[in-house]
Amino acid sequence: MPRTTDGDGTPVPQRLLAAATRLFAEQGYDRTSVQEIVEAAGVTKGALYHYFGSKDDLLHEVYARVLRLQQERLDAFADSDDPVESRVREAAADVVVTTIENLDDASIFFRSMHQLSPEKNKQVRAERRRYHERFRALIEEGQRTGVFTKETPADLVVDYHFGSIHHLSTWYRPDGPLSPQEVADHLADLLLRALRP
Amino acid sequence: MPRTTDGDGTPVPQRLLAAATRLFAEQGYDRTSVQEIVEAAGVTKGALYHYFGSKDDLLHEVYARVLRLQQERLDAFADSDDPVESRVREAAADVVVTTIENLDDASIFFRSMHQLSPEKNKQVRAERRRYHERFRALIEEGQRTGVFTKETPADLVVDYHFGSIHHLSTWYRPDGPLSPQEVADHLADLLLRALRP
DNA sequence: TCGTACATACCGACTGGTTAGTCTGGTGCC
DNA sequence: GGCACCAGACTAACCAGTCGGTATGTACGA
Repeated sequence: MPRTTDGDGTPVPQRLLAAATRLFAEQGYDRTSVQEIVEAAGVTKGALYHYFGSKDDLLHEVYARVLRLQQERLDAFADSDDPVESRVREAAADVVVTTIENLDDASIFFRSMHQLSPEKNKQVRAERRRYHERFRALIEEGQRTGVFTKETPADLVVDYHFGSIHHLSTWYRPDGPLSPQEVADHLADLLLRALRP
Repeated sequence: MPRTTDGDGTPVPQRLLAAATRLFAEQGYDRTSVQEIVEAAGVTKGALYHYFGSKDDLLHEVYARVLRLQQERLDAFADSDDPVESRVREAAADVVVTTIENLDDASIFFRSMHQLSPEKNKQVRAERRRYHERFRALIEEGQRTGVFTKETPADLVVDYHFGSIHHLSTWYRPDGPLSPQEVADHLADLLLRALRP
C-alpha cells in the first residue's frame, strides 16, 4: 500500500481539502464537523491532524488557493499591453468566470472569512487588499487618461464591481439560462458602461 | 415589578432581539451562544424561551424586520409618479442608506441566511424574491420605454446592484471618508450610468 | 542479504469542554 | 386561584483536538 494515496489515486491531503471545500460551502464552516470531513474523504481524524494543524488550517488553505489563483490572473491581465479599457474589461470578466467555475470556494470565501482565527484573518485581508489595490490602480489609470469618468472614486468602483462578484454565489445556478462567459460579459459591460465619461 | 420591562424601560423581547442582533453581527450566528444573548439582555434562558421558540426564531425575527422595512421603502418609491429614471435612482440610493444605517442587520442578513431552518429559509427567500421582482419591474419599465439600455437582462442588473448592497457590510466603515448619503449617491450614479442607452 | 533503526502515514478510542433546549418552581398581578 | 412572566439547575448530545499504537517503507552496516 502506497503512502499518500489510497482507494482512488488522489493523495490524502487533497482529498481532505476537496471534501472540506464542498462541506464548508454546503453547510458552512461552523456546522461542518471534523468527523464529517474525514468520513467524506474516507480517512480518520489521525490523517487529518497529521497533515493539517487544525480545522482552521483547512479553511485557511481554501483561502490561500483562491487568493493565489485570482491574484495571478489579475496580474496577467493588468500587465498586458492592451489599452486600459480592454485590460479592465478582460480582468473584470475573467474574475467572474473563475469565480463561477469555483463557486464553492467563492461562497466559502465570502461567508466564512470572519471565522478564521484573528491572525489568519489579518493575513487574508492583507492579500485581499493587494488584489483590490491592483484593480483600483487600473481604474485610476483609466481616469487619469480620460478614458473613464472621474465622477466616482476608484475605490468605490472596485467595491461596486466586487459586490457583484461576491453576490454571484447567492444567485448563480449552473443550470440557469446564462453561461459563465455570458454573465461575465454582461457584468463587464455594466462596469464599462458605468465608467464611460 | 412590572411584567415586560425591567432595569431600563424597554420590554424584554426587544432587549433580547437587540442583544441578539448585535452579537450575531459581531460573532456570527453559530458562534453566539444563547447564554451570551440572555446575559447581554440581562435576563435568563427562561425569559428567552418564554418569548421565542428557539434560537432560530430569534434569527428569523431579525430577517422579518429587515425585509418588512426594505419592502415598505421600495414600494413607496416605486409607487410614486416621478419618471422611471428618478424612481430607480431614488430607490437604489435609499436601499443603500437604510442598509448602512442598519449595518448589523445587513451583515446578519447576508451572512447567516443559510443557517436558518429550511422552512424559514424558504420563507425568507420568497419574500426576498418579491423584493427583487419589484425592483426588476422598475428596470424593465425603463427598458421598455427606452430610457434604459436593453443590452443587459433586467434580472442581471438587479443582481449587479444588490451585489454592491450585499458587499457594503464588508467594506463600509462609519468613520470612513464618505457619509451614507454620499455612498448612496455614488452607487446610484454607477447604476444609472450603466443603464444609459 | 539480512537485520536494525528510524521516519512517515495513519487509526480510533478518549477527554474536557460547550451547547440548545427542558423543567420545576417561584413571584406578583388580576 | 389562576395566569403571565421569569429564574436557573439540569440533561443529552456533540465536537475539536490528543495520544498511544500499528503498519509500511527506507537507509545502512555487517
